[in-house]
Amino acid sequence: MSEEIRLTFPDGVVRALPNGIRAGDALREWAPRRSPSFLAALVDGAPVDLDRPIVQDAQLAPVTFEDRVGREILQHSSAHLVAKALVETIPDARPTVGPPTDDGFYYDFDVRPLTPADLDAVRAAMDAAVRAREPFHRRELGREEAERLFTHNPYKLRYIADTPVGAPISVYDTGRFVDLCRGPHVPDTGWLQGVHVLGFSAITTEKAEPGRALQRVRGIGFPTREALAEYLKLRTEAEARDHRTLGQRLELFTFFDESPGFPAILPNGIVVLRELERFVREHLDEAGYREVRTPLLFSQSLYETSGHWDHYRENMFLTEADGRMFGWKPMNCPGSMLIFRSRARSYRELPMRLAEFAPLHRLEASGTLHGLTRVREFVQDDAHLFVTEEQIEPEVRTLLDWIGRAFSTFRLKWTYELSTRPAQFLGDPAVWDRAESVLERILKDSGIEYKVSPGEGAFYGPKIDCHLRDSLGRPWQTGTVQLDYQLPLRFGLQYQGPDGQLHTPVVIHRTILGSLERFLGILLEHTGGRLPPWLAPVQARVLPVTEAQSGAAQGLAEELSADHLRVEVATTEESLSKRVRTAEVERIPYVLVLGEKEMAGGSVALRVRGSKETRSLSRPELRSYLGQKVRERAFDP
RNA sequence: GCCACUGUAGCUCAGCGGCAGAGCGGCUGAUUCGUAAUCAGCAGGUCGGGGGUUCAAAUCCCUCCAGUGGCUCCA
Repeated sequence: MSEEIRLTFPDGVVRALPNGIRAGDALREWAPRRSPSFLAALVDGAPVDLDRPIVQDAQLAPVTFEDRVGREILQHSSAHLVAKALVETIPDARPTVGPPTDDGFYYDFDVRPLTPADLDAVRAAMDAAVRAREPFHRRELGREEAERLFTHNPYKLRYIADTPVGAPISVYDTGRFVDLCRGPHVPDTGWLQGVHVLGFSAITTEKAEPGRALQRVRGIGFPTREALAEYLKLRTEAEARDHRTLGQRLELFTFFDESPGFPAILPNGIVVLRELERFVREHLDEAGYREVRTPLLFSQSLYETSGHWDHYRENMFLTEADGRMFGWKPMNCPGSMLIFRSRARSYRELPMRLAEFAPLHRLEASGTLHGLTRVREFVQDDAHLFVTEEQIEPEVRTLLDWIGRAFSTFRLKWTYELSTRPAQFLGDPAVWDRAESVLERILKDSGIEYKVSPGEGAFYGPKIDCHLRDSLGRPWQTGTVQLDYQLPLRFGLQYQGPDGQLHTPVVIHRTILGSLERFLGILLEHTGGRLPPWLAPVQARVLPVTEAQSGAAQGLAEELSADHLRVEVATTEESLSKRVRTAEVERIPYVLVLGEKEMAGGSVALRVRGSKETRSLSRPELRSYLGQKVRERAFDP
């Protein structure tokens, strides 16, 4: 064994350093100033602890919180800290796993149900450990020794049993807490000042012993206390944008105890939904769609044909009548299939694009309901495109293009997901493979970035989904394009081709905004209730300064109403400031003030939402300004 | 559906075994006001529903309903 090893650093520098030098020491030699931010190291690309000795020539690189690996190490170390604190609080708790996630970490325990008091105790124990700066110390054990150490923890024993023979079995000591873990970790708990426990909940998992739920503690770690404070501030702000609060305050929608999961849309909310529908319908008219309306209830036999009876029944509202079972439609597709089949079809009719805005009913599990984003009754801007094989590609491209343009109108950021064949599916796997590859090729050709979600497809076909995030970063599916070779077969759909033969069409299921209710919820959180002027329930409010201008105010309101603007007058019982404030609180895009000055000059003082400034405009200028903003569907007022 | 928590006036919340409260909103009156809250008065509650414990329950217990955060599931 040689005395020195050659280490190559990311900038290409090669150094000869003592054999057995710790990774952290070597990195400090290389970059003394930056080294305090290094929380782990990469040796030949593999993450290791900073105190790991290096015993051969290697590529050595630092890991900081800026790196994905670094963030994961910090989250995972934070999970260890939670486990240590929880075991100190409840000694018979059995830790299972504590991985990093996309936005933080969790640790699952086999333990009695937790209480908020437990969480306080855990937080206190975590603080104490952070102050004590306890090192994370790695040990590698033999299999038997490891099994002895975790005799009382069947979960850890299972992980040990699952470790391949020959692979190292490592544990980490943090103070007196020992956890089975591959590592690596931050050097000590002093790095974990920015850890925050978010909450706990029971989870159902096959990992738990039968009939037993695990308790999951969730949290998030930041490199510093300041970064955590910043996150908590953003979170508080996000909570203020919660669409459920805004919906109530702006009188858009409400819920009744007597109908959980069924939104009641108030007059203001109807205005917004109608504008959204109009937005979509304009596209339908331009793009050659025909709108239809199919029944809300269908008999069991229809759902047997469509496959819903076998694959979706537990999510359906059922109703018995005339001694037959009927189901409230959870999707529009079966009705569209029946329309296509209702007479002989020619290839000349394809692509046949049928749109439908019908209320859909899905018996979602009670615990999953959430404001407007997860409901039991909703309307989609739905459509079914009956196409030939050759028409798939141009139609899907057009759809992706239009989804992008629609979301851009709202300045939303979205991601695409390709969802493939689920465990329960209809039809021939080979046909599925073909459909999946068609969608994938279109995504690739368009240069669209996307994620693959294996097994997340609909039971009748693969799909491309668009996901929007709410103010707390939770993703929600909205627009979707689904390729379906199954339902046309099951319904026996046929058209006569130019060759005189009968052919089976392919169906594309698609939505743009998805559920209009869900879309409204996300849009409210995205805008903080400051809807674009074209969507605002009240677009402008006219404020006469004194009684003397109330006639003129009425006149202005009428003039603007004639331009199809939604205008109100706020009478002078309240002070001007109060009325301005109220308009701002109600998120009204335009406030128009008429006082003596304006009367003398024939002008209007325009105050735009969110701005302290006012502008003096002539009436024609005002009308053209407001008209343009609304007509062009401008995002900002 | 599962686990935990929460439910008091239209809204936000205080009260947590001994007389049901505040602010905002609403109504009435006064004020006619120049860009984010004028002043005063009044009304408004089976303390989510039902059951129990207690001399006494908004308060403690049970149960049902609804909501919140996760889990599972999903547009």
